[in-house]
Amino acid sequence: MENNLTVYNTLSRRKEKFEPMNPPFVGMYVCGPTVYGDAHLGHARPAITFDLVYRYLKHIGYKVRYVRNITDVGHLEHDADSGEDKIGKKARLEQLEPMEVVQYFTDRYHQNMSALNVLSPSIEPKASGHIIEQIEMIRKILEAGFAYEVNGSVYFDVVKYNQNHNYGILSGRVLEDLMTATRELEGQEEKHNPADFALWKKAQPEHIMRWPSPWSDGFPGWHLECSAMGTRYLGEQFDIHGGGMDLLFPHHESEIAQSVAANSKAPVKYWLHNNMITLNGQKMGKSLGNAISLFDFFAGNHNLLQQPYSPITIRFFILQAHYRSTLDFSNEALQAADKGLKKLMAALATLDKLAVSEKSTSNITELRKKCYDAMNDDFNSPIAIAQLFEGVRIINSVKNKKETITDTDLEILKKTMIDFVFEILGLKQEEAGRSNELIDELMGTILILRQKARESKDFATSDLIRDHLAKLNIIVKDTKEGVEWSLEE
RNA sequence: GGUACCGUGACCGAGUGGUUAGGUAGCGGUCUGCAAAACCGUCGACAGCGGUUCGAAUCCGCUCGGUACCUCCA
Repeated sequence: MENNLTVYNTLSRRKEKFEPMNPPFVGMYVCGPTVYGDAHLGHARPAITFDLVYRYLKHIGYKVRYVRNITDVGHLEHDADSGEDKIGKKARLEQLEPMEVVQYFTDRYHQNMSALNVLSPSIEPKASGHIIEQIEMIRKILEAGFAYEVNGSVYFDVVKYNQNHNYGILSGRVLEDLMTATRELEGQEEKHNPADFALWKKAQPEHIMRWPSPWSDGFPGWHLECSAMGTRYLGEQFDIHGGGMDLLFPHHESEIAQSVAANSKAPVKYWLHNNMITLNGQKMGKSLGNAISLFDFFAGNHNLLQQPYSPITIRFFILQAHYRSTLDFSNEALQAADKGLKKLMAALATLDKLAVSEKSTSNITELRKKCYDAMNDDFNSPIAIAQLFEGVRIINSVKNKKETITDTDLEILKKTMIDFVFEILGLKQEEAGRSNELIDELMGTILILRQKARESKDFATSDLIRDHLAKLNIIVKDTKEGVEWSLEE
């Protein structure tokens, strides 16, 4: 398949031409959420970034299998020094079954994703549903001699692996540095080396989430699920693996090591990493206490928020920055995004009302090409959006009779705007309120009365009507074509 | 300390060795009874210091400042 897409591959630290292994098929795996709490703004970034990638690959004709996992087993809490299972702990505190907690937050995550217009992945596997695959992978790694068992736990032998392979190929880490930098931690004594990591952990008696295995009743190690599920659904080698930059090391580095140890093959051709969202220059993270949940954003329910921000505004805000740059949150920035988005959507509504002429004053074909060029350059959505605003300018100018457009060009412009805004960027028109026939008729009546007042130069009355409607968030505009009204948020 | 990276105008945020980013805000104008919207014009930047070059915000070095990772959190 022909394409001009280039992607920045973390593995090579440069942009590379995108050439999938088995075109037109593309396999893509992205690290999904840990469902022990609500998603915050930081979680929205990878979801939206790889939604964009997914949408664009499909748009240019690829058949994409997109796998995004749900992590629901066996991971430790940041501030818990007891080595206690993250989901297990929450469950005990609230007297709930662990899977009840998982179900609750999975549903809420899906609600958030749906609101953000993030498409469902092709497959959304749960770690808890793939214990067998993970045990099998551990067995293969043990057989290959890259792991060892101690007291019912199994650890990956990083030092041995690094003798014939490169543990650090993705992150640039040097093993010798890791050995000296690693701190002493509880449970470390079982490992042969501080850089080793767990493939299987024997569960303590109080540990709720546990599964039988050849080594002990326990749970799989942190990095294993992604390797096992990626292999299961995409094969031993697939095209794209995505995730946040914070996962680069040790998570993704260890995923590579596990797959190479088990299958003797580098698992992924292109590693893509999105950058963080920052708040006052610092990463937004739950453990840092500066995370604002998506539900709070939508409701405006947080002391750092001056107002609610709609899901699509947040999506647009995120897409206005390139995915590999940090993006700094502020009310000012979000409000700017909100206004820009409204302007874009208003222009799209105008698109159907434009009159055509004999010739075009703008080069529409060139505009369309620039949009594709932007996306082909490592999914540069901010450039694509800048081009779409050029389209907005043209639309408004044609409406104001400052520019003209042929009907062929108008069709191209419509297609470009609709393809990019809705299909590729995944934006959508948000209904501020329910409109219906009764409201339309009532508004029609009111505006006739106002028009009468205006015609008789009774501006006090006409302004009174407009002001009162404004209090109901109904905005009245007198344009050359007549009066327009719209319901604002 | 190690690894990766960043520092752009009021704010957010692109970018290329020599030509407009874009959005929001401001200013001036057009339109309007007014307002809004829209359009036109405009202000305004490349952390600092050197170096390479005919020419650097874009390449190199140093300095200063910031971020992420280096935790059995995924």
